[in-house]
Amino acid sequence: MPLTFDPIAEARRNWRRNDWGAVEAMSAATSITRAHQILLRRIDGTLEPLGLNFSRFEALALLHFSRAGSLPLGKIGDRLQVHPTSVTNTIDRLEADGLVTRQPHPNDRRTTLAELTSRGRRRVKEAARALAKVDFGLDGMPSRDLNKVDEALTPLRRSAGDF
Amino acid sequence: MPLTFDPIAEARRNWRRNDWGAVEAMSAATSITRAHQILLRRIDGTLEPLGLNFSRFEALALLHFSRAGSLPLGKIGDRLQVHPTSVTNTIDRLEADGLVTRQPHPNDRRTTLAELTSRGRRRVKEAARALAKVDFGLDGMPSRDLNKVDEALTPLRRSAGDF
DNA sequence: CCTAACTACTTGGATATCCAACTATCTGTT
DNA sequence: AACAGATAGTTGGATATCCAAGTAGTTAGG
Repeated sequence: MPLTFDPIAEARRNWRRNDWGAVEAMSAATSITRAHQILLRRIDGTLEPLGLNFSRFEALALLHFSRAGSLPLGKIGDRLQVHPTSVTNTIDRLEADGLVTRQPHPNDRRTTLAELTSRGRRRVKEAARALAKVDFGLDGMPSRDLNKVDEALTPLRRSAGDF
Repeated sequence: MPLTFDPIAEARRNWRRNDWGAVEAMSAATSITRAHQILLRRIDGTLEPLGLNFSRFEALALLHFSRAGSLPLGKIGDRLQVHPTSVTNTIDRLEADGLVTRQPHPNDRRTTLAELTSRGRRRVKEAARALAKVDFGLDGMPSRDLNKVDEALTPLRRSAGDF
């Protein structure tokens, strides 16, 4: 049931009235949270017929872009900024679906490589096409706004030590 | 291990090189995803000493702002845009901690009200203070950028039927 | 009125994430 | 050479979310 008012504008009023402070930050954080929720739902919905979700797609894309078509699991975690256990889980699932295989690292026996299969390579291209088709759930947003979001969020990512 | 390059800028280059299209949208969607991840981690970290997470805090704040200090569970779900089962879970947890109680609705016996306890009311104020103190994980971001994010994301929320 | 359709919430099952702890392996210092 | 400490990945346990299905209660059409 759609609301008849903007819930974030309403929250802003409430925070102001109660003198809870940091109204702008509250508002921005809530917007980002909600935007993420919307996007993830749309993106996962788009990928679902392909047996993927956003995490698995990101991992496949990373492998596709890598020179050898394979990467150590740890490197994947670093790039996607997720916990090692999440990488294990993601790769487990991709491997079960025959989209990647686990391979031993030639020099370091601690390390496991995830390697794209040809099936995985085909799948990731299909998925990218599907996502581009729906503009990553952002269809309808003018590209000027897209750039605004990007620019505004870059300092946040930098402050989190992303790069 | 922090990266020595901006992973999103890198992704943009890769998408362009592979002609995967929708580069701006991919970039914005990835930025939002990553920003959400950073914020949620900071916010939950801030709330953790108070026995809360962001979802539970949002529910408490909603109750605090309501006239009667109580709301039907369904209404909470509508406002926070989460599945009914998530509301059940959230309220279960808040109730176990003595911050809300479940009350029967006076007119409709299907409906359950979540009602803030005095303990809950104290707790939500502490939590709001703690979050304001760290600027909702956005400290360091100029308020001009905060507003840019807000503005740019409003059309997305509207397109999702939020209001 | 009575029944079919709808609404509110909960339960059980699946998935994704994180943390703590563990195994195996490697590296650097002495 | 040996050992302490770091690193790579996995397992088990906790939590949060969603979906499908179930129960209880309400509403509207015939």
